[in-house]
This record gives sequence, structure tokens and C-alpha cells, in this order.
Amino acid sequence: MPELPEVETVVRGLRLVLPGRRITGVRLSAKTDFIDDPASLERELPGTRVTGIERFGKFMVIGLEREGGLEREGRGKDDGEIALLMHLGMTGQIVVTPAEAPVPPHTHMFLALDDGRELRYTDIRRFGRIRILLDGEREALIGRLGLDPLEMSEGDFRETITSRSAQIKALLMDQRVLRGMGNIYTDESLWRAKIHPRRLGTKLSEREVKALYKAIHGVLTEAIRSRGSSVSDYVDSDGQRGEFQLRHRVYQREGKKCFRCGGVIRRAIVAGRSSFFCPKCQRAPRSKRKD
DNA sequence: CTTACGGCCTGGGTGC
DNA sequence: TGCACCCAGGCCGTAA
Repeated sequence: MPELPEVETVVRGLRLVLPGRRITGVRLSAKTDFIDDPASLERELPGTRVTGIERFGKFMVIGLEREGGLEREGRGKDDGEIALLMHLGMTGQIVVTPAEAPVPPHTHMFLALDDGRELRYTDIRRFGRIRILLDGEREALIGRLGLDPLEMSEGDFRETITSRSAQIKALLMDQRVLRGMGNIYTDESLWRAKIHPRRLGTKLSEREVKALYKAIHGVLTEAIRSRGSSVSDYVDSDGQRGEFQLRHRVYQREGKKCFRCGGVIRRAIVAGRSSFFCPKCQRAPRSKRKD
């Protein structure tokens, strides 16, 4: 479910309610195989106060400070700052709700807050990730990620893309190249830029790269404005669905008419993922198979 | 280093 | 109704 616009929407929702709140308790379900070191959550989180929430691609980082941060001895560098890293995977949901509200199935983490509410993490498939970040680990994480698609310059984008020989679809979804793009927004951006998903990064023309840069920026900002795409089960931190799925031009439109040229949208596996495109206005590269 | 691919996990939809 | 099969917005580890 969640790509950059969905995660941004969740983060904005959390920023309205979490900063200043204190975590008073932690409860985990029996299935914590997707959590790195579950015991560290129970050890580190209680008693901390939320300082802010940041997003890096599809990762959320909740900043936390420990009250009277000097209490822990023998840790010279410890200034009381830690962070909670969360990734929603395919089916993760974060909701802040009254503690007495009914608990949906597959809810695996409950953070009790000092205002009587709970931050809950629900994830059917458990492809998400949760872990504590200590000093330096946050920089290490960011260092492994590529450019932020909304902050990169056109020059940086061109340099990054045209120096790679992989298929453009794979490049856009590779979090070490760009951070935040997933299957939906990649297909939508490629359609806008009239570029076939199987084209190779090195073979894109100057004007195609420029069109793609603009397409990505447009798709992502519009999707954020619509509070993300709810294709199946995405909801924001208030449990609300997004609306950008109403504006999809190719995603899940196999067999329907292209909004631009009237061609028939096709579906094919590219870079291991289901990919939607218009074979008429997104010309396939030669060689390989044609479509 | 880069690129390609299978696997992880559960549920919903489809076709027989 | 039951059941096998395919599909799903993510990432990671492995192999070439």
C-alpha cells in the first residue's frame, strides 16, 4: 500500500497528535518476527516523549527524548535522544485511537500514550519493519537511501538515471536510487512522461529525462494533496482513505482506454512487478519482445 | 559494483 | 460450497 504520498499523509497526521505526548507503555503481539529486537522496544520506549516525526522515503522516524536524559550511567554519548523507525511494508497501518477502541486483527504493537490514547501498528502480511534507532543509526539509514524525489534537482536526477543501465521501472523503484517511489507512482509517472517501463536508464533522451522529472514531481505532489491512494487497505492515522486512486491513469486499468490517446492499456511484468502502460503512447524499446 | 529473481506472509478474488 | 490458483502498494538475500 504505502508509497511516499501515503507515508507523508500518515506522518502529517501523526504530527498533529504525537509531539509532546509521552509513551507510558508498550505491548506487543505474539508475532513480532518482523520487529528487529522486540525487547529493545519494551526497554527503551516507556517514559520517552515524542519530539517530532520525520519521513525518509517510505521510512518514518519518530524522535523521542528521555526525560532527564542523564539517568543512564556509563554512556558518555547518550544525550537522551533515540528514535523509533517504522516502515509500513505492503499492508502496515498506524492509527492513533482511544485505548478502549476495538482492536483490529493483526495488530502487533500498542504504544500507550499519556492522554489515554494508543498508537497502534496493524500489519496483515508483516512486511513492515519496526526498530529502535540509537545514535548514528539514523544517519546510516539515510545514507543507504537515494535522492528524495521532491527535493532532487533535475541535474541530480539526470545524472542518477542516465548512468544506470537497468530498466527505468526498476531504477525508479530502487530505494537506493530514489527514495519513496513504489509500483503505483512509478507507473503513473512513466505514463505521464510517455516512457515505456522497459526502457533503459542509459537510453533515455534529454527531453525524456526532463519530462520524467516533471512527471514524478507532479504525480507525487498531487497524490499528497489527495492524501494518497487507497487501492485496498491503506488508511491514514485517522483511519481515513485517500482519494488519488480516482486519478490513476494507468494503474489497474488493463484493457481500458488510454486517457490520452485512446489506445488500450496493457499489463506486463517488468522488473518483477505488475506494470501498466499504454503501448501506443509509451513506445517499447526495440529488441526483446514488443509491446 | 550492478542487475535479476525468488521468497517472505496473509487475504481477497476468480474460475472450475 | 470447496478448493486451487493468482494476485497484491514492499524489501531482502542470493546468484551471476
